Amino acid sequence: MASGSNSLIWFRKGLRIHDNPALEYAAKGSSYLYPVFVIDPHYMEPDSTAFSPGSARAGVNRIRFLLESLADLDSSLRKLGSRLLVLKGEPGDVLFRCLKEWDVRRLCFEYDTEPYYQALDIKVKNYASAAGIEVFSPVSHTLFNPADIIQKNSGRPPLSYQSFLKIAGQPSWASSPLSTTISSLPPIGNVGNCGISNVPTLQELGYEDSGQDELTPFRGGESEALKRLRGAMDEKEWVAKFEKPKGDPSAFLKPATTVLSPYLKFGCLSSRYFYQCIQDVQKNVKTHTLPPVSLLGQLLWRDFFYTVAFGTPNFDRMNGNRICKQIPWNVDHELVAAWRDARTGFPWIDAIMVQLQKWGWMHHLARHCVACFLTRGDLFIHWEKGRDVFERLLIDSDWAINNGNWLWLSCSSFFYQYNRIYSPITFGKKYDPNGDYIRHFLPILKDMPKEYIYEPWTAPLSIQTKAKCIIGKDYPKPVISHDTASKECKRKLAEAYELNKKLNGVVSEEDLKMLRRKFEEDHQRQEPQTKRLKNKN
DNA sequence: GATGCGTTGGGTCA
DNA sequence: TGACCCAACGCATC
Repeated sequence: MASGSNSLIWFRKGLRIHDNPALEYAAKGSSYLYPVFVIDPHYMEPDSTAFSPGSARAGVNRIRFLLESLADLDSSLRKLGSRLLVLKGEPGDVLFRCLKEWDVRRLCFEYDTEPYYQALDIKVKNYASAAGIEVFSPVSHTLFNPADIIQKNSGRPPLSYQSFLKIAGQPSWASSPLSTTISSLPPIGNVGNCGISNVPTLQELGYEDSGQDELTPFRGGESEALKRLRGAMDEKEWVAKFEKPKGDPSAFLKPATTVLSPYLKFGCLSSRYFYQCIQDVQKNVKTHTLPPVSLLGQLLWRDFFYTVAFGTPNFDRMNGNRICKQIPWNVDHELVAAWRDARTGFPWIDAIMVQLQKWGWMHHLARHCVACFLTRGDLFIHWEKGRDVFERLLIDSDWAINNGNWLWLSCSSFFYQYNRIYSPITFGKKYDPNGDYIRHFLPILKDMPKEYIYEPWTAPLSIQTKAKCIIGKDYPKPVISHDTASKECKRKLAEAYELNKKLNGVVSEEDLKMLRRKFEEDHQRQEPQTKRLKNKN
């Protein structure tokens, strides 16, 4: 490209100045640089028909987090002599109009492996190629290029963490020097009539002021990400000794993890920079934990899921997904709604779901508990239903990681030990015997004695009255009995696995229907027995 | 076919 | 808190 022409940096993820290869390249030798973010109304504008405040696709917490990230990016760009140009509309159409109007000769954007961007980016690249526009689209969201790893493994993504590590080898890109620190940016040219606006506020997008009584405590943006990162890295012992499974899911005043996931999701934090910071800490301590449980191991998990997701057609579905066990999950909208709206009657489960709604974030093990409960542990509901709720409400919801974890927790892929079920009663109790977490997120139970707080339906009526919480009136009775439901789930999964084995994974809709019918008949037979037991109690 | 392994279960016992 | 058993899966490797 001739020096002195116009460049456009298209921000999607990668909402940062530091270690941003696309931005660095876009700035190099350009007379004018147009930093663009396109607001897709479908993603950002209020939808009153959704089950929670937010747009059709995202809860209000994540929309706010994104707006804060954009405002921070805009402020950083301004310090470098530029600004963020915000446009509205279908991203492809908006971009084509800008490229033409501004006579852009160089288009830069971070490579994205999600199906949505894969489809969009093909259109964009075709347009650019026809118009003679140079495109630079580096892989900088992850430590590895998923395509490289899949190629190294003869075209198929590795399906276990250990095999992923073996194939991936040393992350050479992640260890390479960061992008040059940018001290100034080329000016913005004449923007003409492209409908540029500032970063909108939530109110400007049409959201009510008092949509929720408690919004997420996590602020979006690169500045906040770097502050959080520094805070975490200052605690060298903590970083070195980090062991994911040992974290306390009930810790909410000071979460047991870094809470950097939402910043990685939007690219407010460079995964390469994070990786190098952890390595620096590890170099300077005597001993440290190792993947998969170490902090570095968590970043590699992220790459693992990105790689499998990229290399697996229909990764976000059961049907047509070759790595997903075909299971005849229950269809029960009432139960899904009870789970989603924190009305299962299990305080540990409901408190986690309230934290999800209010904060858009909860500890990894807490996510495990509610996902296991919804799917293979108790309710036997389709993992896609839970995935949808997480995808909407989490501020860190990430297509590859969210779907990967739901596949994992539902024993549909990666992990198959379906007899290992998280107890909705005893698991949380181990960490928080007093039930402070429950008391915080479910204040209706705040006066329930700790002996009953994980199973309030067992409290004598006198205790319930004293605690001002009558079970069945002020707080729901449990939707199922964990003992019987979890046993039934195990039986069902054993049968579903057998069917998958017998048919070599090629299970038709009809096969699933038949098995589902059998499950219903089995359940009918069990029911009278269960009722008798209940009457006895 | 046997064997070993897999990020993080529950329960009991010392 | 850790060691051990329970019950037991799929998958990779040999």
